[in-house]
Amino acid sequence: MAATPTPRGSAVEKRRMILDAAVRVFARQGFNQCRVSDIADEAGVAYGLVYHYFRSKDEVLDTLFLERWNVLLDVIRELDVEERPAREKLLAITSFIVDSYRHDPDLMKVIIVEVTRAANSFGQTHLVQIREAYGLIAEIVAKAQEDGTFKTTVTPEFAAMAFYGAIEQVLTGWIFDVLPSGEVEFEQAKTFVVETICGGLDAEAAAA
Amino acid sequence: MAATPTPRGSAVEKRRMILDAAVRVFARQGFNQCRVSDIADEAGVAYGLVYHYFRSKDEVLDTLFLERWNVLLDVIRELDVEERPAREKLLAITSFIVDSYRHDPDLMKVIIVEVTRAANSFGQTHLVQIREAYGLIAEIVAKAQEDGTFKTTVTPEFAAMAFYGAIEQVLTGWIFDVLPSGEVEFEQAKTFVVETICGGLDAEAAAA
DNA sequence: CGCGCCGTTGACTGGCCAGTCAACCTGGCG
DNA sequence: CGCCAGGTTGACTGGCCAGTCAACGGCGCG
Repeated sequence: MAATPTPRGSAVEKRRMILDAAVRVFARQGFNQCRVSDIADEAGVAYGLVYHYFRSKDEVLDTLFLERWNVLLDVIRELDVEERPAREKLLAITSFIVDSYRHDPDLMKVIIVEVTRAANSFGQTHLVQIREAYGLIAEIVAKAQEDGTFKTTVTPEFAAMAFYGAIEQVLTGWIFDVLPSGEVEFEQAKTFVVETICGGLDAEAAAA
Repeated sequence: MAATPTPRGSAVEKRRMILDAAVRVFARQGFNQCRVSDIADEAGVAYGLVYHYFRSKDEVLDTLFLERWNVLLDVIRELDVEERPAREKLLAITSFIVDSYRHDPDLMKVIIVEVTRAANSFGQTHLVQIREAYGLIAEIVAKAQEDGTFKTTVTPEFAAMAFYGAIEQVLTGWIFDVLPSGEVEFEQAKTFVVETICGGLDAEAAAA
């Protein structure tokens, strides 16, 4: 089965085909539950070819994660330098992540489920990159606290975690089909996350 | 190895010893990476005994998760009925989860890493219980919106996810050793989460 | 036209590990 | 004291699967 919509026969980028197939298989069955032959089958390629392009099953997931995460890091790094209100920056990050999910839900599912929380396997392997994202977000918050845009009741590191955690949990909601998903919801989620984290839930917000 | 501090020889609760050992092993090596014999060794018990008390390796994790999650659900259910400000209720939930982590970090690590985000295995199995927690939190928010304590800019379901996501991400920070942890930090985190989600990060919060 | 390079193939293997099971205690009871 | 029940033991097996490797083919080049 597995009706691959990829243009069969194009000898050009077998490696890409394997990566794309891996995303689908990992998302469908999970990294541990799937066999390497599943990936090969899904890609319409011989088993051995996977090992021609990748040293191991792990390396396939590593590649997928790093490809995407590095783009995310670039986006945040660029934002970090710009002179814009912190709220806008956080909205831009949220938008990027939500759009990543809209564009390729399977890939984001794999990253969140298999890497970001995998404290005993891939999460450890990629801790440096993951930590960098948190750090960059914390910097945005810290700057905003310095110039008085944000309150200083909470440490920047902590705020960064709350913010990122809120985003990931919303994606998780979509992944588990606990939250409704669709074009409208995606756009809504962007403002909702930022509104919740920056504006808070309280009706009358006054400094204590 | 594995200097078990459990009172050896007490034939009374071998089952409990196995569960406690499993928590340690799952936390240390991860569910997929560990062998059933690791659990037996850690418990100081024969391999076969694990299968005397549990039908499968999966059932061990299922038991651990349900034991803890049901306590959490009870706490939230009770809170749901009480007549207290929503902010206090959310603080109580946060406190309970943070204290759970303080009391048994390994167990919470296992729950978060192996169940709560495991979209292709245990997360699916326990989706009903997980979803119930989200639903109960959403109800708290909905009630607060009705009586005017909370703004209505965000749906209750969404607010619940943001709130829960923030908590889990903080625990994840401790688990990965990305955030400093200790008595002081635990207490701080409780108010920080609630302050962030309810009060927001913005310095001057005014209704739009 | 022939040769070799390299992308490609897929059968095979070595190791690992969940789960089984027959035998072995031990303590309580007749 | 002998016998049974049920907790306890750990060697064993059956299946699975990551990774290997020898062989294949087709394309370009001499």
